[in-house]
Amino acid sequence: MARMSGADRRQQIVAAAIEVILQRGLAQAATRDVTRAIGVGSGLLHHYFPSWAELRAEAVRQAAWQEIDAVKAAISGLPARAAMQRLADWMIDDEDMRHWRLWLNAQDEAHRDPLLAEVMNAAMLAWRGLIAELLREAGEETGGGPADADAAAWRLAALMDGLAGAMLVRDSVMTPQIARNLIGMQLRLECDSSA
Amino acid sequence: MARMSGADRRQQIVAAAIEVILQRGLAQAATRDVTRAIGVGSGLLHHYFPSWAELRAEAVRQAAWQEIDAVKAAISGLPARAAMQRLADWMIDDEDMRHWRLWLNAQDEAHRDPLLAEVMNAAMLAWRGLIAELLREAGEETGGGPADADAAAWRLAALMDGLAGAMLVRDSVMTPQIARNLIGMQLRLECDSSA
DNA sequence: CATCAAGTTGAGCATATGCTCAATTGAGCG
DNA sequence: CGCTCAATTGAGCATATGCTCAACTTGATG
Repeated sequence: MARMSGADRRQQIVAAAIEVILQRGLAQAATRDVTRAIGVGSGLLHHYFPSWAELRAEAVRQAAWQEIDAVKAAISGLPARAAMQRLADWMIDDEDMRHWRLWLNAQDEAHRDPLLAEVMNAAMLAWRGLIAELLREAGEETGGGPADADAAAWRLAALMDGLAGAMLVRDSVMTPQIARNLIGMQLRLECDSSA
Repeated sequence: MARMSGADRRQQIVAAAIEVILQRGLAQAATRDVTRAIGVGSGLLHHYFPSWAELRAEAVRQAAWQEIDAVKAAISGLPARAAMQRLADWMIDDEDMRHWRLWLNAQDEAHRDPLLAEVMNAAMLAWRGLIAELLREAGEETGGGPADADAAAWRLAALMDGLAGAMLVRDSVMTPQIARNLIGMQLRLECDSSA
């Protein structure tokens, strides 16, 4: 393979690892899949990442934060209530459930891999923080809003995780449309609840 | 190893497989772990189960239905509202999150393994059915109750899955106590919502 | 051009996995 | 006692995995 600067190569490896992990799952993805995908020798991968566990954690970290940043960009400027609906729609627009597959796979694996746990705890915190902030803003806009925005954010985040998990099972009866409706109803339940 | 009747041996293998899967995860558990655990030759396992995929699916099936049956037994006789709270408490009483670990691991793996998908779709259907039935009964008791019991059951089941997933991540800030409170609040949201 | 450090290679080791198959064991039965 | 057949064995094959290491290539630098 052509020569590259260290930083570029490193980034290319991470990007390839994300694709491989999406296709084979965290537990089955292998270093050879990554090196074959970009046509480099096996030694090169270990030159940039001392172990597969570290590359894997870095891949999940980048994928998770890319998604969080993308959602932030998508809702930027919108009024809070509309932003919240847009955020909820994100999981439906996601082609082939790419992001959710990686997210839930990593969450599951994070109880066997300390590196992944660190990554996921940070990402989950940011994700819930984003939701909680939107709920608070929505409350100020309309006067109402959930009594406890943090608790509501926990419920909404967990609900989305759970629905996405159900959607990912092969031949599941859960569809994006149903999930969308269920989340919308949850939003109404949370926001119309009396303090 | 001592001789056994076919049925007993088969059951012993499944039970051992469940333990192995709990310890290593579905993706990492291996036939050798099972045969070593009960001290038999590798050929014996394949005498009862043509492939690891089938043993694995059978193990998950038994574990899932054992849990559903156990919950049913635990809430049997209770008034619906109390039964619902008892069901929600189940996830906290579960030592070391044994059941949730297997449940979520299987759900995650079920999008790569058709056999597991079949098993999980059936188990998830029964689980939601149980919750929906309780919600309907609770509605009749108190007069109120959720407008759409099936939708409420979906939300409660997904919420519990999501919270359990968060709880399973190492060093997670989600604790059984918090989860218990969040589910309790969700129950109130669902049941006090005006039709 | 020569030098040198960074990028890159890939055969190879140790280990692990699902599964096969010919052979062995043993309980029940006439 | 011998016979039969289900239960059981375990060495072994083909394949896969993370990682090492000595050697090689190449671009920049003086």
